[in-house]
Amino acid sequence: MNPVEILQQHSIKKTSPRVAIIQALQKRSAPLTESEIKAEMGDLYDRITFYRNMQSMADAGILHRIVVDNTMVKYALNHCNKEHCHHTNHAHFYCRECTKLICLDDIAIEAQVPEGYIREEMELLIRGICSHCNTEHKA
Amino acid sequence: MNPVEILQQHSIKKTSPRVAIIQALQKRSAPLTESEIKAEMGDLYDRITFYRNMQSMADAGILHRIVVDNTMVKYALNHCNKEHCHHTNHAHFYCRECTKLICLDDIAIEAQVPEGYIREEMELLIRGICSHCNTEHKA
DNA sequence: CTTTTTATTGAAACATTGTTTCATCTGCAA
DNA sequence: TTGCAGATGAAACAATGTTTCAATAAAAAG
Repeated sequence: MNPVEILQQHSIKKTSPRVAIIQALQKRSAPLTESEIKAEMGDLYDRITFYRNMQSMADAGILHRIVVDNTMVKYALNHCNKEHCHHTNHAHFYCRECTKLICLDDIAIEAQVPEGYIREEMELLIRGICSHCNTEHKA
Repeated sequence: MNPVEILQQHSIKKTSPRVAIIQALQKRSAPLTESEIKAEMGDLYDRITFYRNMQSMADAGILHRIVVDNTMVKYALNHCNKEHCHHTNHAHFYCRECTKLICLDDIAIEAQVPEGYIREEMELLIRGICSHCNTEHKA
């Protein structure tokens, strides 16, 4: 879907910085860090506007933050193709070799919370080596 | 176990900032943020030394970082009572009401990684309302 | 198509978080 | 008690995130 449609569908204003952010994420088709998005955006990047838009677009359900560790945040577009637009259970795989992050959309997370606790959201981060880096090193 | 013993057991030097950090975490018996630890430490707190010690003590397996979101990191002592000293599968519950973080040590995380991927570590963060805040609001 | 409303932008200044270098000091072992 | 590796704390830097505010652009209303 094109960036303008996405913004309209979520009822937030279509502005050039927002369009550029969505385009960057679509172009690379993977979760990106701020500096990677910045590189794609060129002139259209402004730090303050960036932070604000990541907040507002996350609130709107267009994208989500993935906190890899205390020094790395990645941003990923939500897949709103079907009806389950913003699912609150995220699973991600982080490859410590190539530092790529992969969304594991179709994974089932099983976890019981203790008695009396209300579970609202779950985030699972799996670290390791991706299949690409795995076969690379064997060769 | 007392702080000095913990440091010796992990073969890193016993210094006053380290002892104070461990004491703070033991006193409150819950994962704490930097500012909470700072408050407990008083004079013994120095920002640079703090970051370095959190790194070295995490490396040593004494404690671990829990990244709640892109703006909140908590630190928790590892439970080294038994033989499973540093387990690489962590599950935590974050209460958005009281902002307390609870380590769910005895939870089983079920998650399959795709073909060819090597899983090394897993971190599960569950957000919601803890039993305490849940019953509070009912009253 | 113009006006009005409302949200967004980008600048400035600030606050927090994290790292690097380096001289000094302290724990610990020889 | 002496020597050395490792730790400390100061200074300076770098990155990340927030707030205020005037100017501006987008969508809605006339």
